[in-house]
Amino acid sequence: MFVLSRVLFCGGVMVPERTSLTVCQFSVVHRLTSPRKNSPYSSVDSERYSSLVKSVMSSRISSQTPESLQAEDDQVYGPVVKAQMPSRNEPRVPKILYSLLNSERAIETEDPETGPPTRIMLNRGQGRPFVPSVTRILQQTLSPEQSFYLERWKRRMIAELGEEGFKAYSQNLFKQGKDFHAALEGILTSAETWKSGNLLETSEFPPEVQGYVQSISHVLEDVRAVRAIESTVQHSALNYLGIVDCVARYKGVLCVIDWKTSEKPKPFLSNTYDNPLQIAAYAGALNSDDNYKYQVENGLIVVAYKDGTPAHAHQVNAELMSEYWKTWLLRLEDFREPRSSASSSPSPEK
DNA sequence: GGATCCTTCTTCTTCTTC
Repeated sequence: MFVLSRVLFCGGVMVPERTSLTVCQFSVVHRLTSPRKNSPYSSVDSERYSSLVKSVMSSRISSQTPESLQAEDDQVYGPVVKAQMPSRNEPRVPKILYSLLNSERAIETEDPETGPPTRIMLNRGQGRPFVPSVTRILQQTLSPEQSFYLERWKRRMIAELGEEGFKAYSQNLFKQGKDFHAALEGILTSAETWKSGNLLETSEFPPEVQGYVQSISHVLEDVRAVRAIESTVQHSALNYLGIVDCVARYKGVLCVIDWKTSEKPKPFLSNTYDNPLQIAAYAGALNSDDNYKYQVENGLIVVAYKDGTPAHAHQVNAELMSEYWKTWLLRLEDFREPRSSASSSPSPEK
């Protein structure tokens, strides 16, 4: 590559390295795919130039040495500044690797005949010890990068909409999410309305959620055996709680399901930020909670769109779930013992 | 009745060219 750049330069053509690489690759491919007879050298009078070729090829000492090339580089580009390599720390491991699964519970392959979905209301009565929630823990343990981008986004939005405008915008986003969840509760509770054969009649829903319901209709076709809806789960040992959106079978697999609304498309799981951690946290809590007799090791994040565009359904299989569970345990550790690194977050632009 | 809780969302470089 290095030499090629020079050759191109010496030929009087300044070509950026990346471009010259492409040229190089192209020429190699071209040479390999083209018949030899088309070689531009085939018409060269080799007899005439044989002495020149011999003299070049027989030269024992190249005019260019690594040292001369280095000196030339230093003159043209300046001294090499080596980038600071990121420190290769060992990946963090939770201090206590608490299990996601409950060894006393079997993984069900078939569903027992059950009544309506479980729905355990949150009960934070007076005198009960405070138990932090999944949302609170995730919010308070955001990485410096996450905090930075969120804060920057907020500043930009306020600059555009004003304080009051931004407040109204945020409230509207929350309202859409809440309305969508309310509609889903109705759909999932009255199972007959969406079981196979019965198409969802979106016009039955309030206009503001019709698009979202349309968006998830293809996902609902694969949802069966709803076991829990908007139900509180609390981890018996790790002492945190949350409210799980839904537990049901998706394509035959028992899952913790999280329904989301989004303005932006989220075609990849990585677009959902901490959502996978959220469902891992719920799954672990449910698996240890005595109010539930089964356990879940898979998850599903469904991102619905207001304009009715088909929702993205991101499956989190058991293997992925156990990875997210470990990360969740780290966030839980950070929540209980905040680390000083969080204070080193860069400040957003003004 | 009022206060609080959980959840509802929000982030990922940026520009040019075709």
